[in-house]
Amino acid sequence: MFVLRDIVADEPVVINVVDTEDDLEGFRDFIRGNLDMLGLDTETTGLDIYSPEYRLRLVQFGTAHEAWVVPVELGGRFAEDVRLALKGVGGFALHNASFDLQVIDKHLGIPMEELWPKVTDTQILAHLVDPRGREDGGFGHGLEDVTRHYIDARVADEIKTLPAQLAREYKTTKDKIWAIVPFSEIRYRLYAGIDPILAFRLVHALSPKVPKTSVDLIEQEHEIAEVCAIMERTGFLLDVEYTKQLSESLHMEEELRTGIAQAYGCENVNSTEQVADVLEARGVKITGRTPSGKRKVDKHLLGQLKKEGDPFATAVVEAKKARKWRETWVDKFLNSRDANDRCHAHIRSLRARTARMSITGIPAQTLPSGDWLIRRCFLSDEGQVLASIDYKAQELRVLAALSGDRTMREAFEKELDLHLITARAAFGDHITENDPERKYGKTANFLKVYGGGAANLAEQLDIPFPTAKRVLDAFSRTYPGVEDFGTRLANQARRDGYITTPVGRRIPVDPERFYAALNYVVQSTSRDVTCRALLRLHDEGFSPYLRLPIHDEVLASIPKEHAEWGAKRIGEIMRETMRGVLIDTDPEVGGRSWGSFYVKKEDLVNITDPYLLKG
DNA sequence: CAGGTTAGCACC
DNA sequence: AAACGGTGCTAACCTG
Repeated sequence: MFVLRDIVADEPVVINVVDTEDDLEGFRDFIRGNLDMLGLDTETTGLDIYSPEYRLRLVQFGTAHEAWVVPVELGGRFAEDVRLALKGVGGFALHNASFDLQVIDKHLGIPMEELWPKVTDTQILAHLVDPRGREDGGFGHGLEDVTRHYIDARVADEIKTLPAQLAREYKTTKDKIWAIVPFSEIRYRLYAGIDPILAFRLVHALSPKVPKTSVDLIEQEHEIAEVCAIMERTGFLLDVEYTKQLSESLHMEEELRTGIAQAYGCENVNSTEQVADVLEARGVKITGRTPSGKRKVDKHLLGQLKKEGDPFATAVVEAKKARKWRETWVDKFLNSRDANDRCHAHIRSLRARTARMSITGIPAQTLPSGDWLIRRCFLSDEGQVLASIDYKAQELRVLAALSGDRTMREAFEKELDLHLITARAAFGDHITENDPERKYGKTANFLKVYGGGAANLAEQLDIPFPTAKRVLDAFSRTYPGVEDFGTRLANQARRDGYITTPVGRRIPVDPERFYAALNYVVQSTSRDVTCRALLRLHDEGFSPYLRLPIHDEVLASIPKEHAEWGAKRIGEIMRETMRGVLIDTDPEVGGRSWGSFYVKKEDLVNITDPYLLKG
C-alpha cells in the first residue's frame, strides 16, 4: 500500500494507492464508511472511448480529505471491488460525468442508466453558476478552471502543468501520455488521486452559488446530459465504402486544383499571403483588411472573382474546399469509427453562454447543408430509415411567445407568411412571395433575432444601406412588442449585469453589448424547447432511436415499417405550446442515408444511389 | 517544436 | 443612433 500526502486549500489530504490485492481491504473499509456520497473519477488511455485500443486504467474515489486509487487495469479482484463500490455507493460527484460513465459502461460493464440517477456533475453546476467560458470573461468549466477559481489555484497549476511535464520526460505528447505513463509514476498517482477529492469539494463549493432561480434546473440538466450520453453511446452508422470513395475523389479533386494554382505561381493555396500575392500580381486590388491589418482574402472576394471567371481564384476556392471537406469531415469519420463502423459524436448538452448544445467528433451542427455529399456518409441502422424532425421557425416562434407581440403571434396562429408581412410593411402590400423583397423580409427577421443592424443587412443582401434601414424600420413598426421586449431585456441587463430566462437560467450580458440580451433569451429558450423534447422522447422510450440533436432538429433512425408513424409521433412529442404560441414541428421520413434529406428535387431524376432516395 | 492564437469557413 | 447571437475545425502563423 502506497500513501501520498498533499495540501488542498490549506488542508491536508491523503491519497491511498492500491498496489496489491491485500490493499483492497482498506479500500473496502473506506467505501463502507462513505456509502452516501463520494467523488469519482477515472484515468484512461485517452479520449476516444470507442476506439478498439482504448483502455480504462484507474478508478478513483474520494472525500474532501481522502482518496483511493484503484488500478482496474490489473483486472480480477481490482475491477470487481470497484464494480461493487460503484453499485453500493448511493451518490457520486463527478466533473463531466458523461465521459466517465460511458467509460465505466463500456469497460466495466455497468450500464450508465444505473449510475446517472446517483450523479452530481460539477460541470453542470459550474455552468449554472456562470455560463461564460474563460475567453468570454468567465472562469471556464474545465476541472482546472473551476479548481483554480473555486478551490485552490496552486492545485490548478499542478493539474495544468503536469501532463506537459510528464510528456516531456516520457518523450511523448500530452494527448498520448496517459496511455504510456506507468502506474508506478508517483505524479500520476497524485494527479489521479486529487481529482475525486476536487469533485467532492466542488459540489459543496458550487451548490450554494447556483442562483435561486436556477435550482430546479440542476435535476433537469442532469437528465438532459443523460439522454445526450445515450445518443453518444449509440453512435451513428458510417457507410465506410462510400466514405472511403468520397475521400479518394476529394483527394483527386484537390490535387488537380492545386496543380492549376501552382501553375499560376501559388505553391500553397491555404496560405492567404501567397494567394494575395498572386492575386495582386494578376492586377486584383485587395482593399479589405483583417482585424490585424493583413490583406483580406475571403470567400467574398474569391467568390466574386470565381463568378467573373478567374481561373486562378476558381482553382484556389475548389482546392481549399476539397481539402477542407476531406480533412474536416470525411477522413475524420473514417478515423473515429469503432469496430462496428459507428461514429460517436460528443454532445455537450450545456455548452454556450446561452446553454446551447454543441456537438464535436461528428461536428453535426456545421456539416455542409448545400448538398448531400458529406451527409451521405451516415446511415440508419439495418432495416431502418432516418427521420428528421425539426421545429418550424423555432427561434421566431419563441420570440413571438416571449415578446407577446400581437402581429407576430397572430402570424403563427393563422399560419401566415411572417417574412412576407415584414417585406410588405417595408415595400407595400403589392409585394408577393415570389418577389425578391420577401427574402429581404426573411433575412431581416432572422437578423433581428441576432441583434444585427442595417449595415449588416445591407451587406448580407448586397443592397443599399437606406433600403436595409427601411426594412429594419418597418420591422420595428410592425412588431412593436418585440422592440419593447428587447428594450426591457437590455434595461434588465444594464441594471443587473445579467438576464434571467423564463426557466430561471441566469445569463451574464457584457456592458458594451446590452443589445445581445434579446438574442440570448431567444437562443437559450429555443435550446430549452429542444432539450425538453429530448426528455419527453426519452420518457416515451424513443431514446434508443435518437441519433443527434441539431439545434432545432432531432435526427432519428427508426424501423422502416413504422417510419411514417414514428416520425409523426416524435413530431407530436416534440411539439409544445409556449404562452399560447404553438412551437410546431415538421416530421420528415428520409431514406437510409442522412444525405437523402439534402437531394434537390431537380436532381432526383439523376440519382441512382438507393440510399439517397426517401422511404 | 509543442502549444496557443488567428483567420477563414461550415452551420443554426 | 446603432449594435451579428452562438458554435467547431483546420492550416498557417506566432511564441516561449
